[in-house]
Amino acid sequence: MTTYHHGDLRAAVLAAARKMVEKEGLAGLSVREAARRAGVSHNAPYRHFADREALLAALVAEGFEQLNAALENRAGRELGEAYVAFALQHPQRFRLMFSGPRGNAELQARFADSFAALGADADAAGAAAWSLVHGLAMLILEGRLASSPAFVRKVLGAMRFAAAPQRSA
Amino acid sequence: MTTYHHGDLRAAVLAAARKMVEKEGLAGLSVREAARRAGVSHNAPYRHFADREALLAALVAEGFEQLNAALENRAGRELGEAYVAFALQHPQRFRLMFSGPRGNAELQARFADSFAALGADADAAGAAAWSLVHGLAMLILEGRLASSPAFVRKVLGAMRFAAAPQRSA
DNA sequence: TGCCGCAAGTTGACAATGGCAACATGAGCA
DNA sequence: TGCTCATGTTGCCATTGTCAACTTGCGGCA
Repeated sequence: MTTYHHGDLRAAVLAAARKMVEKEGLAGLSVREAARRAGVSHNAPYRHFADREALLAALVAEGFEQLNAALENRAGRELGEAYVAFALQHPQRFRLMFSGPRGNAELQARFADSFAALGADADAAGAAAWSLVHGLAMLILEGRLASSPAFVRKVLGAMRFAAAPQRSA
Repeated sequence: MTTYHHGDLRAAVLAAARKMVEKEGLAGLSVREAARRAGVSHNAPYRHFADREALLAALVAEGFEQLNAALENRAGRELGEAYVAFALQHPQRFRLMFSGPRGNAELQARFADSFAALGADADAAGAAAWSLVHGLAMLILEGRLASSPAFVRKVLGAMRFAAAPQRSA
């Protein structure tokens, strides 16, 4: 299912695409260019990805896996800092994750995974925490706020939960 | 300086572009299509905008003006809610503003304008407040959090400043 | 008043892209 | 040994951004 003529084209194309996106962002990804870099003809990728969107979606999925891993076994302040740190380490990827192809089932699932950690969704406190770190990350990436770890710590420390922060587990 | 052959092409193209972006987002904007809708030849817009990016940038500038207006004379909780409300009312535009052409001088200026209101920049508390509302807006637009005004209020109410919130003016 | 320059628009061309359709190839099973 | 179907390939098309060269007509100047 993986290795036929090429060896593992799907992975090769994905890798090429990853590089392109990491360097130039969403707009920098061209299916044809990815094919070129993988050493195949311009249409070969379409055997593995329905269209450009699908390729993007795969990249996004990858990203959420990584983010998920980066957040594992962290909680409280540490969790928030790890979240921001991830964004700063993979700016384009992070950006893509939150502005790429919307409404993807698999993607939604991974989303949930990654953020259950923050107590997300219906829980207002969790949502607030998530919003805080997410907004901070975005604004830093946008160049609107400083990116020094010290500043990040200070900002995250400037807020606290209003009521009792409900940590279930 | 404005009205020559067409009447006011710049405005017409801008209007067309605005509509396209509002309906389909960043990717939905095509210079040629905008020209078509303005009833001119495909290259006419280039007399008014250096390239696609420049057109986008103009749209972004517009957006910040509007956002600025929407935030005027508001403070505290009300400010935050207005910020989120703006994002929900102009989803694509808001998105564009924070992921469009980066590193634009004029744009930076308007940025500053819009968020001085939130006490922004070096001030950690202001940055935190901004991060909170911005993150919330983004996550709602992304479909990750509920969009009901009640929920928004609850989330914003779930956080408070850790130390004395320094409101200068 | 009549002419002319320069901004505003137009036409035509090019390379690149996403995507479709028809064809080629070779790995693995019967 | 030979067939089949996934994997790749070749050609093709419409669309797009953008450049270059040409046209048009408003407004100032002689």
